[in-house]
Amino acid sequence: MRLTTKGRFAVTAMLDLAMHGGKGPVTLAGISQRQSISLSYLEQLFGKLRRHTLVDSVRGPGGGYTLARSLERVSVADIITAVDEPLDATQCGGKENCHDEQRCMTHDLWAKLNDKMYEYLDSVKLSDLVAQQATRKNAVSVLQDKRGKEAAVSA
Amino acid sequence: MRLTTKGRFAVTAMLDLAMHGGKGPVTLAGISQRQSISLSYLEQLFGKLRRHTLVDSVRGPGGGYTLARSLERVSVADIITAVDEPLDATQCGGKENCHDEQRCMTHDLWAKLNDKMYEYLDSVKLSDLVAQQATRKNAVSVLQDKRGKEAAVSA
DNA sequence: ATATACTTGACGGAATTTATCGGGTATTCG
DNA sequence: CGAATACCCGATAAATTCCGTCAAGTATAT
Repeated sequence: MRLTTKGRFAVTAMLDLAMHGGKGPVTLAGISQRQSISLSYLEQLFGKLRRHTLVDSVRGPGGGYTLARSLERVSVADIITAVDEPLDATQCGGKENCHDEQRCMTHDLWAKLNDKMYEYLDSVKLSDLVAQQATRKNAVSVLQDKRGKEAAVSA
Repeated sequence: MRLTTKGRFAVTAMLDLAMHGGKGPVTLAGISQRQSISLSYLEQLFGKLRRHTLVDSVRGPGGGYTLARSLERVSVADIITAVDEPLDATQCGGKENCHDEQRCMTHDLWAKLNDKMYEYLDSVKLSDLVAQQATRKNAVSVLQDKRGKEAAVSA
């Protein structure tokens, strides 16, 4: 799990798609104008999103992209992992070329931290983000409630 | 808050420093050998860590680096923010050049996600990581307990 | 007191990632 | 049928990350 601007752009674009996708396909040109992300970069990102079956594409005039699943079934973690690809994270990932003395010291560490990151980002769905955008005033409450829910489950 | 290999290297190095720092300063050459991180890169990282008052440097023979605070007062978030520097994250950060229609749509979103990331990473201290390394067998339990504690607080 | 061994600190280049530009292909409407 | 629209996919440019090299500083031993 890696957090970069690439993943952020992807989530922003998907949120825009979710908010404007009520009336047929949404063009990347529209997302580009609204979110000020270059069209070429959007094409690259949506290519990966499509291959990971997060969106469907419709070619030709009047075409564009649509969400492949319902809002509740797409999490932030899904989007980020789709565009950011692997990242071994532990530097010895599958290679097992760790040192003798304290082999894989960082392995357990990052594995656990990654799990925590993923767990949280996976608990936030596109539907949550849309709801958060709908009511701009108390946008905080949504995620706060989300945390409370997660905490209750883990307890 | 950005998660890259840079921050991971820094945390790994700080953990090594914490585990070997009982008997005076620790040399970067030692950390480099143990963790297989290039000495040059470590020098760059520890320059930032020193400027953020996370470590103290001792020059001359027998010199090296020591922790500037106690183990409980250094969190993973401290380390990552020290080496990763700014990152506006919201693309309109302080510039306020957002678009008219949905200005700063991503602002609230990433601000909240960042807060959550930071909150968790700040709850994990170096002392926790050292304890986790001490008992390799059930290393999972440490962070699991940590989560339970955090959940109890937030409830 | 001075030379020396050992350290941190700063500058510059290779490799990876991020972001962009161009041509190409499929689909729909006139 | 043909032309416009919009997705698709290669290669290219910019930025960041990562690492090697050199200069500056300090304590110890002579």
